[in-house]
Amino acid sequence: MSSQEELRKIALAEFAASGYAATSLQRIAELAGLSKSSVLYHYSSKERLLEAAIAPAIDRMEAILTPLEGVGLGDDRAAFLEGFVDFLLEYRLEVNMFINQGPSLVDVPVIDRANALVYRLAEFFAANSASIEEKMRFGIALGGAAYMLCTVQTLDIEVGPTDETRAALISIMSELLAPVPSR
Amino acid sequence: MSSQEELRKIALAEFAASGYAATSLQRIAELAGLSKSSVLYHYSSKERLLEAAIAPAIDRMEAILTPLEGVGLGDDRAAFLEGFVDFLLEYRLEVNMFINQGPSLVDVPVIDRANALVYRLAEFFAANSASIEEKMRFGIALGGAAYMLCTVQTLDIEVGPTDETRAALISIMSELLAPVPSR
DNA sequence: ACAGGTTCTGACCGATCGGTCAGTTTGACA
DNA sequence: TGTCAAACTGACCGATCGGTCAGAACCTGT
Repeated sequence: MSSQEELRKIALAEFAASGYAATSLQRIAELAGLSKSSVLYHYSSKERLLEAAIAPAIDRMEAILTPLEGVGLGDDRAAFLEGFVDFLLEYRLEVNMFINQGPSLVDVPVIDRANALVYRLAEFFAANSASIEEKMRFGIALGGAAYMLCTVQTLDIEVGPTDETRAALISIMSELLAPVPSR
Repeated sequence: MSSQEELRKIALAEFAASGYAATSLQRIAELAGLSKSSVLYHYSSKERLLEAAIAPAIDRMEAILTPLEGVGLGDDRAAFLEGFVDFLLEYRLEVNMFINQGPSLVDVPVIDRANALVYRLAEFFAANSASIEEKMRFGIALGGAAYMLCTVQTLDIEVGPTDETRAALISIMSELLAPVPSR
């Protein structure tokens, strides 16, 4: 693995676990077995490293959300749900990062992109919700799923195999998001 | 309001909004209209300030959880749910803090207490769950509710009156946690 | 007016932060 | 073997961090 890619992974893991502000370039360098100068050789600043760490996840989320904004959610929410859960499972660390630290890292361009995306997501669901309660269902389903995956990881609570987790998540979330007019 | 109490509130708000590591004593002093030295006069260290900021919330959560651990959750989950939701609504900022930054602030005694509490909460629910899916329901319900309240606040998404929020939360969460053996 | 405790402050400390730069090491190719 | 670019490093910089300390300002009771 190239030093670039290794640094990216190490930085992502540390940023997610300890926070961006609390993670020093020195620490990242030590974990990579390099000097701080070498880190800054591959990424010209700490901000660039953060950008490299989470940009792929943002791109992916944008690719999921953008086409939906044109046509709305419709009644077929299962497809969206599966895509969203897979996104969560694949990009846990990145999601963990900008869920927990996004609000505190404003003015970092890549974080602003992520925050804008979360905001668009919230608005999209608001537009597809008939009531405040339904809006809250969206929030609990998406936020709860994201949060739980992150917590399970940081507290390393034991958990079943991934596909079982995935199936349970989809089942619970589809129950929460079912487009039932009267309940 | 005494300087002590004012500093506590300012620190809590800043810690929750920007993160503990990213919030300097200088910043807190400016917001309070005092010098950094004065802050350190009232709280002998930054850690003590953090402690003062979140300890009340931890005590309250402990008071909710401890008596339950002896007798289990039982079938009357409504009472617990109301208590929990009220706790969330009253201590949003504190919950926001140790949800987002708890894992990254280990070795700070008061944070360790909070993390231990979250862990006890997770274990308590695990003990009251028959299946992995039910365990996940707990996680999504509690994590989702907590996360949503925090996000609504940090992104300041508009939201209805508090009691409506409270009622909707309790309704959705009780649906998720309903002790239904077969579904 | 005086005394004494509380509150507050500026100057200062060592440590660490992100970042710069000149120069060394390394590896592939001619 | 000599060459050259890529990879890497240590020394250093200004800024900021949390924290210390001696003393000024303020308040209250006498």
